[in-house]
Amino acid sequence: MAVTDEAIEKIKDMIVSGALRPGDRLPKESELAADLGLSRNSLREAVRALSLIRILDVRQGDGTYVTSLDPQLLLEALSFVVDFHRDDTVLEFLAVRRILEPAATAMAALRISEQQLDALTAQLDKLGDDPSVEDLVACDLEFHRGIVQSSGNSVLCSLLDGLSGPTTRARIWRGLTQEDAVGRTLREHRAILAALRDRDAEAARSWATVHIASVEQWLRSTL
Amino acid sequence: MAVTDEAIEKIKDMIVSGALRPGDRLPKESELAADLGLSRNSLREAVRALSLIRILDVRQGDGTYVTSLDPQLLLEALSFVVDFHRDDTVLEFLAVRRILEPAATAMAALRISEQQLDALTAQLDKLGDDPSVEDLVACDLEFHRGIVQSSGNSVLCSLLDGLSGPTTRARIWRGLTQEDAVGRTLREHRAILAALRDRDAEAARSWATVHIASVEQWLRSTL
DNA sequence: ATGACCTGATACGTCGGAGGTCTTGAGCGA
DNA sequence: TCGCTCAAGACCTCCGACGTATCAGGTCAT
Repeated sequence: MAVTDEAIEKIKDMIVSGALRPGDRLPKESELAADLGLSRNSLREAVRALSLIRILDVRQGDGTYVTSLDPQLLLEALSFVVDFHRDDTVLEFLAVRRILEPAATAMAALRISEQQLDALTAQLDKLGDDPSVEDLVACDLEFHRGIVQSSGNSVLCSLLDGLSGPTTRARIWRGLTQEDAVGRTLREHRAILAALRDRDAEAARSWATVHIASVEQWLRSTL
Repeated sequence: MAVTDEAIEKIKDMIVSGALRPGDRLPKESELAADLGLSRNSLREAVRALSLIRILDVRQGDGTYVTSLDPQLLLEALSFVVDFHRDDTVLEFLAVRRILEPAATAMAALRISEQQLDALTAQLDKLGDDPSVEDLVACDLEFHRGIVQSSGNSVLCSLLDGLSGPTTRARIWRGLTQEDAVGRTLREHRAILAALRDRDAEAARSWATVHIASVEQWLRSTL
């Protein structure tokens, strides 16, 4: 195994074992390199790799720190990975979302706050009659994220965020706007919201399922 | 933005845009560094980072290649990330698994092959009366993976694989063996298998839910 | 006394070059 | 034809130097 890979493992072990805790500062590059028995260059490769997936936070002129290691932060790297997938696997991602999102929406029905409901309503109202693709993507993202956040499970939230991140959604919406599906999709958003307001978990789950299934169906017919 | 980060973005763009396809070979380090306008050292940091998350495959003496970009491969990096999470977030991961796994098991009920069923049965039979923790973990992993693979969705499979990877499972089993939960858990495995053999998707879903809920319940009581 | 500003120490960022090691494939001999 | 040798090519590791950003402490004007 290459020295850099060893370094990655050792740093990982230091964190997993608790020797390094979230927020802790690592020894400076030259010292850490000496401790781990490799050159500064090779160590930097290890640090850079861990920083890409948000394990470490490198601040020039200051030092290198362990991040908070929050699920939200770490799963952020997921969207980076998802961006690499080609269209032919979008359906598989959507199928997973179809499993997770209804469950999350049902959970949210029991926990979502009144003010969050009002915020979602206001957000839907804000969208004009002829919104741009960018607006639709942003609105869609915000809407679902707002609901999933109210599920109370940050792992679930981050996962859904990563699975159907901006890129994937943009691809889908770009196609949707070419059809007449925009209106229906927005109406489904309102139906989900109404179910949440009624605290009707099963209705919320079903609407969420319908919502994603309709996108899935459309997508399947065009690929 | 640092030159290394720029390089990461540029390489990512080359792949996403299709200029580099899965399996393609990158220009050699010195050339690519010259093309992107940075030093070889800095480029290596970018390549190393992308190789940690399985976007690139670096082979010493040969060259650097774009991986297959299979969901399975890319989501493998997920387990690396999950390893960093502390015990207090295990419950959230388990909650997500509780959503995904029953759905996957239900899907598998409709698609799993006879020989796969036989293989799972044989595997359960192989486990003796007093298995070690390592055997239990390996068996548990194999059992659930075998089922989820039969769901036919590789993203779902990889995701579950990553979410409840070896580390998480080991932590749980190490605790479980201290109680009398081993026998019950193995019986639940057999019940899931029986439902699959009956092609009874709903029964399979329910048994899977019960199975994970019982682990969840136990875990909640001990944390 | 308080605030802004300057400055030195510190730590990460980038670079170029020098050897080392591994893989591959062409070339050679049995 | 098969197996071996070996040289070219590509990645691996390291070193030393310099650039750049941050922070802490001191200085000076208010």
